[in-house]
Order: sequence, then structure tokens, then C-alpha cells
Amino acid sequence: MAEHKKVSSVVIRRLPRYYRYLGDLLAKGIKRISSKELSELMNVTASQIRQDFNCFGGFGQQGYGYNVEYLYNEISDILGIRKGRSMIIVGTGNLGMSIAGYSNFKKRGFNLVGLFDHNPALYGKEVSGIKIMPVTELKNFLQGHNVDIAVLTMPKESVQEVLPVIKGNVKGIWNFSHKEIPQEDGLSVENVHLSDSLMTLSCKIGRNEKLGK
Amino acid sequence: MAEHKKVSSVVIRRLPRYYRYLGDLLAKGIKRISSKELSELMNVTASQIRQDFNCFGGFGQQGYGYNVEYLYNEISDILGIRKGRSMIIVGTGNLGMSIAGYSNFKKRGFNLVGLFDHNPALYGKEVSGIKIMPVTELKNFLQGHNVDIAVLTMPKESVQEVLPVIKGNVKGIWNFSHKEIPQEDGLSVENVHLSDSLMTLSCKIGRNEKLGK
DNA sequence: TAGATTGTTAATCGATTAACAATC
DNA sequence: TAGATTGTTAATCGATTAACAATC
Repeated sequence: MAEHKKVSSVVIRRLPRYYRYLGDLLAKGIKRISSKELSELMNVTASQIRQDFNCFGGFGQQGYGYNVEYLYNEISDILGIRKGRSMIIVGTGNLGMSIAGYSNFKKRGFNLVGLFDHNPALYGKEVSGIKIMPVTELKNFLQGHNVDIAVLTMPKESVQEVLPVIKGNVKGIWNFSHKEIPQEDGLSVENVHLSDSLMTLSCKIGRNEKLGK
Repeated sequence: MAEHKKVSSVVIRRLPRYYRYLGDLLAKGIKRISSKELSELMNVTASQIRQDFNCFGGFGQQGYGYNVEYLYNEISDILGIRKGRSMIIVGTGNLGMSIAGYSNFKKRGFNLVGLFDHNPALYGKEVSGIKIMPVTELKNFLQGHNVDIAVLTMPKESVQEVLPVIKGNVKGIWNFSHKEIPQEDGLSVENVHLSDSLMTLSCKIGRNEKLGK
């Protein structure tokens, strides 16, 4: 298994989708699937599926296809799901709360270990079994706990304050704030811009309308 | 201005980012910018910027660069922001509420006109000036109002029920539910899978860790 | 005019698809 | 064994980058 050639980021971004579809198949009790069948289900080419999986060293068997459970587990591992990740959420507005309350994350190995906010009225309030702490406690907390991921769901303005405390103490940042955070050497970053996605949709609508005329 | 050649979707996905950066420049009172300066700011190549803008027919001037305000307005138009879009939200959990409460959407021409949920305890409750209505009212509402976008922030299970009512009555779906909705001829769709993004982050972390060893 | 910077064509790079030999 | 389907190489396609003539 040639595990560690450099894998392109477009491939990596496709893995969670495979993971979802395989999870559905597994739940339906389906034992094996060929790249052709999977390609029809997912609306991609069988060739792409085989290429993608082979970036990680071939999970199938000629003449048979792929064992769903085995493939699912392998992808889980690549995604770090079986190992598990601990995470904190900074910013307990609606978005932060919606992430904190999303039980599926836990199922997928993402464990909430801390909640932080600036609003004193919220200190001590418990969400999903975790008490909300003041942002000023962040530094202390990070030094005492092993935190893999910091989820940033606070306003743009607070990012400057929180970022230096976080950097060096986590392995990844899941950033929903409107301040883009650049990836660095020891730090993985996913910048999620929800409004970008809405504007993209609006743009698609506009181009669709014009096409109609 | 050769407005309507087919523009690739990677280009369209980059537009909101340009829009954000240009908005920042505008707010700072900067009047003109060259593709080179913008490229350094945004960490892309100047070539790509010029190619991207030229898909829509050239917004610059040789020897000068781009007028920030003009460019900003042109991109606003392409994104449908100046025209404006009306939208409803179906599912008023934390995620739905966080979108309903996000004031920047309004600034960008996205107008919330309806909120729907299944929970009778919420009927009539007002959020951002809009009363929550029963999902059973959806059909009626869509026939009486001009709705551009339906935002789906409800559980997977309710999608099957709501989708047929929505299709044909909106131009686009911003889908946060865990049921992938395929794009169709008259219907633009953006499927947002937040958990995919988190898993991608986790995957990047894993590969980073391995690299470290 | 000379200098700057675009718009645009050409070259390169990377990603996707097709094809097929290897093999279960 | 014959049939099926992978793993993998080769061909194609599309996106990015480089280069430069056009022009403000």
C-alpha cells in the first residue's frame, strides 16, 4: 500500500462524499459495489473513482469490485474519523450552537471539549454537556487540554484577538468568521464562507435566467 | 462586452471572493487597483485575475488597471446582488435561525420573506421581522409570493415532503440538509455539506501529521 | 512620448477520461 | 476456465500561467 505520495486537494475534497455514500450503502446492508455501480449512484465516472482510490493504494479486487465495509473503514481512517478529533467552539451564537448541537459530528469522531464566548451572560450555561467559558480562559484551557480543532464562529473583529492564542495550540482551524485565515506549515485551515456559497447560487440563477431568454 | 459565452464554474466560484476583497478596498477608500496588486492581496496570479474578469468582457483599462468601484459594481451585478433576491427558510433550528439573523445577507440584496417549520410551538414567533409559518402553508405561500431562493435547513427526512412543493416555484435551492439535491434545468442548486468540510479539515490534519514524522 | 497594465494568444500544467493488460 | 472488474498507463480535456502586442 503506497500510502504517501502527495494527493491533490481535489481528490481529498471528494473523500467525504464517498464516505457518505458508502455509509448509506452500508446501512442498507449492501456488501459489495463496483466502481461502475458507484459511479452511477454518485454521478461521476467510474474511472475517476478508481483513480481516486488508487491515490491511497487500491482498496478493491479485480473481478469483484470493492467491499463496502472495508472501503468505508479505509476512508474513515484517511479522514481521521476512527482516530477521532477533539474540538472547541469559539463563539456561541446561533451558528456555534448549531454546530455544538449537531449530534452526527460526535458519531463521526468529532468530540466537543470546550465552548467559549465573550458574553458573560452565557458563562456556565451548558450545551451538549459542555459549559460555556469566557474567551479569556482560552489560553489556559488550550495548555491544559489536547485540542485538535478550533471552530471559529465569532464575529470578524474577535478573530485578531483569538488567533494568536490558538495558533500553535491546535492542529486545525475550521473558520466560519469572515476573516480569511491562511494555511500555515503546522496548521491546517478550512475557511467556510457561507455567503460565498449563497452568492454563487445567486450567480447561477442569474445565468440560468439569461439562458432562458 | 461579450457578456454571454459559457463561463466555467470554477470561475464563478471565485467571484464572491473578488467581491469581498473589492468591498474591503472600497471601504478603505482605494480608487484603483492593478491585477498585480490584487493578486498579491488575494494570493492568486495576476494572470488568473485578468482571465477571470475577461470571461465577462473586460472591466479594466490598459496602463491604469481597474477602477475599484466600477469593478465592484460589475461583479455585484453578475452575482445578482444589485437586482436582489427574495428567499425563504424552511427549518428554523439553530442553523436556520443563524441564517435568518445574519444581517449581512440583507445588505447584499438577499431579502428574507418567509420562515417555515414543522414545530407548532414556533408558529407565529417572529424572527427578523418575519413570522414562522407551518410547513403546510408553504405551497400556498409560494403561489402568492415571488420567491427566488429556498433555503433548506431542515432534517433529511423532511426534504422528500418539501421538495415537490418547492420545485417549479423557486429559481434556486440553498441546501443544507443532508439529502443531496441534483441541479435541474430550470433550478439552480447549491448543496452545502458542512460536515464534508470538517472531514476535509480532519483529513488535511492527518496528512500534515504524517508529513511531520 | 514613455511607462504601465490590460486583453488575449500561446505554452504549460494538472485533472479527467478512455483503454486495456493484469488478475481475481 | 471464462467473465468481471480492478489498477494503471495513455490520451484528452480544461484550467492555469506565461508572454506579449495593443492601448490607455
